[in-house]
Amino acid sequence: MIDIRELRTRYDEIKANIQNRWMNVDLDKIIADQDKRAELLHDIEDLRARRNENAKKMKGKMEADVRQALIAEGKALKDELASKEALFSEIDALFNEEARTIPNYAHPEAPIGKEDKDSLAIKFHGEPKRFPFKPKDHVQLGEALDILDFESGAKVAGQKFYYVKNKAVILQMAMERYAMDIVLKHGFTPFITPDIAKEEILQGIGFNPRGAESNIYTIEGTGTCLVGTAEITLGGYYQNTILDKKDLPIKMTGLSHCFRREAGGAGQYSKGLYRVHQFSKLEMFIYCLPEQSDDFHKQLLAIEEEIFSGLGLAYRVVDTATGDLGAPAYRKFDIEAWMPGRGEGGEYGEVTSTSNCTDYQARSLNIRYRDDDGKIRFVHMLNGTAMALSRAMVALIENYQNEDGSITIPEALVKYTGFDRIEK
RNA sequence: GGAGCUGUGGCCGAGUGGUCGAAGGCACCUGACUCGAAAUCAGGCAUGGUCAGCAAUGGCCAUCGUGCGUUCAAAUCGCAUCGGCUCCGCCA
Repeated sequence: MIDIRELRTRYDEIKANIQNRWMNVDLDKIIADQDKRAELLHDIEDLRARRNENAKKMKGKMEADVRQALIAEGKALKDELASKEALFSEIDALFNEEARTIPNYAHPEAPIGKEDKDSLAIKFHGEPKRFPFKPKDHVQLGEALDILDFESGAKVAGQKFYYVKNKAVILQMAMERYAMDIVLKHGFTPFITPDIAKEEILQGIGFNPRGAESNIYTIEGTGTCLVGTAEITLGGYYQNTILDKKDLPIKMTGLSHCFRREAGGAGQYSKGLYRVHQFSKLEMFIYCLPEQSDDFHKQLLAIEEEIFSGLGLAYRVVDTATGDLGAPAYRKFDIEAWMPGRGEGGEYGEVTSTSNCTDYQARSLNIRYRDDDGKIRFVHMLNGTAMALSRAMVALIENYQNEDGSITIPEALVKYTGFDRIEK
């Protein structure tokens, strides 16, 4: 969440930002509730001060009737406090819930716009692949080669589940390792994370685990959820800690399964591996000083580019429009790889996403560092996809298909797969 | 899953219901001594909120895993819950 003390001091800015993101947040109501909350809290603190004072008077020995009078006074204070505290906890919970819906500030250079199309392509790399034959999509290729099985996935687990099979299994593991090696080269500490996290962590990261529009699977009766990304578990790692400034930046990379409900995410773009309920992903995560986060954000993007250009894939980089930023994101860059089987004659499809969430998540999760002046400040937190195995697989299979339906393994992966071709 | 023990500040660790935001130690910071360092000595050293003040700072409130309760008063008593440890059972 943002700093609620800024609700008034940066009122215009917050209001404009909510508008630029096409969000529906009633800032004035939130401020009104904040006032109600503060007023009530003052009353309560007053009462508590009187209660404490009253209790202090009773420490030593005294006449029985004096003590009785003090006890009576204490009881009266206690009753009054109890009723006000009940009121307070209601308004406090309401205010917190509302305050959480206020999005992070946006980077001044982030393009302002409502949706996908308003995002800005800031870089193109490589030429979209053209074939002397009509290219197939990854579903046709994968099923024909018996390396992807969507039918069995649907039968056993439901729509949008799938089996990876035969050489695609080795290929996926090779891709994981390939991406991991590049990320490690840049000084990240590797993790395999839990695939489950507590709701409290989800909320701190900025995910909403509840409601019809939630993309998160919750596990009934446990207060936990299946993670949609390792961003959640890597970001929760340092919850409630004060980090040593000299330990920053902390760079982590985590491999996890990712589970997404994708309610209502149907249509032609969601066929096959592109939009699924479960996939594996290697995620990067950075905790750093506020003044470093812009630079680290660019570094995350550079690593993502290194990974995808290393596979010989054409892609473009997109600076995400404000309306398409998640609430915690201050700025977001996506890499969209060329996918020959997408749409009519190929299209770019999102394969990575990196966000600078500044102190938005750190404030909710209470992750801070002690600065040189002794003050404790919130760290900045950033995340980025190293490789989402399912979508990277789409790009790879479709770009490296041959006319006979076989797939050539890109040079950079051969040392990990041990074979250079997948064929029938 | 069953039984027992345990959870205190950055770390370790004391704590009889009221004088406990909490002894002591370590770490850290400042000063003295020293050419300098070590050792020693003196002092300082939790976080968040709020009010007053230009500020240094001061008042008040909250926090001893978390929640609820008992009480005029809770780190201290009770219940629940979560984490850790030990033993038993089960198991990749």
